[in-house]
Amino acid sequence: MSNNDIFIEKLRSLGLRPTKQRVEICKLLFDRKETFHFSIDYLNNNLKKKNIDKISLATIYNTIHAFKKKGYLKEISINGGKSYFDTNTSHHHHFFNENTNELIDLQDKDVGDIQIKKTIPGKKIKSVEVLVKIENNNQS
Amino acid sequence: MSNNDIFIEKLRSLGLRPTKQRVEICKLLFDRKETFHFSIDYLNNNLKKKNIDKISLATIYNTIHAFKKKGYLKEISINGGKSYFDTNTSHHHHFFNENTNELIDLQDKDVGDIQIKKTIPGKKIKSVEVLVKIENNNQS
DNA sequence: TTACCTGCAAAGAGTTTGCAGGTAG
DNA sequence: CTACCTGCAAACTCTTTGCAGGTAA
Repeated sequence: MSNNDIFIEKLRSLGLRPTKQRVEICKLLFDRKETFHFSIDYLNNNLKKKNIDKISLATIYNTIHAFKKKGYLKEISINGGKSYFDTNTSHHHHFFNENTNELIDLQDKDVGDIQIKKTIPGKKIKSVEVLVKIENNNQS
Repeated sequence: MSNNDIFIEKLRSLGLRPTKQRVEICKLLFDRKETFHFSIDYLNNNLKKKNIDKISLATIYNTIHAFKKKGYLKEISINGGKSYFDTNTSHHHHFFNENTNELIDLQDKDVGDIQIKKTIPGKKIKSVEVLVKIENNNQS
């Protein structure tokens, strides 16, 4: 089974029609060994470079949101501005490199246990996200 | 010394001219006992309600950014979209209420020690921020 | 054939900027 | 007087939406 076929199957299993555009996006996002962090902008630029018909921004947003909804991607919030997405959907945290605006995965085990010693009546904890901002040694 | 005078002094000490607009913003942000979380939008709406000349959005952004730069406010990043600011500039974390889009302070002591067991060569940790998302008990 | 998908362009939301006129020191 | 500040409007960035035409099943 070629990679394309795998993506077509995956899309189908998510209830999404495997269109040309979606398969191309899958190839760019998921045809790699390492987790991958990207912005819509990055995706758009890289799709443009490929020898394929232009994929419109609306389609990219549409597809990424469909993937996110299906749990195929995770959205990450950094300093306001634009959204980043992560192909690693398991529970984990992030380094954010302030010099390059780059995200790096931090496995759950790389962060000690986090205890939240305060509760809010009527509320339950949905997630605990740690963002570790880093910068070059010779800075500030 | 009236509160106004205190704010005028504070602005001066930051190297900012104590204009009418800035003093009004200070009164709204800092004339309270508890920490305070707000968005530019909230600020704008509340300034409009006061019996003062309109303060333009540009001035609000300008002033808030000046305060942030001087360490008088902290910017907080939630799910993309707009920025929130926090009058508590000490090190602390946040609950984010997903039902109301509201931020709640979590003191440093309310969060157990966080150990980051991974290092990136040439980089140092600038900050460790924990965001605990909460939702109503009867949800998901 | 029908429901879903794509591309385009327009519209939105939040934020930033250029500039003429106003104000603090 | 001069440097700094304000208000306005235009511009920008990122994202969403409406809709006509296209495509998968």
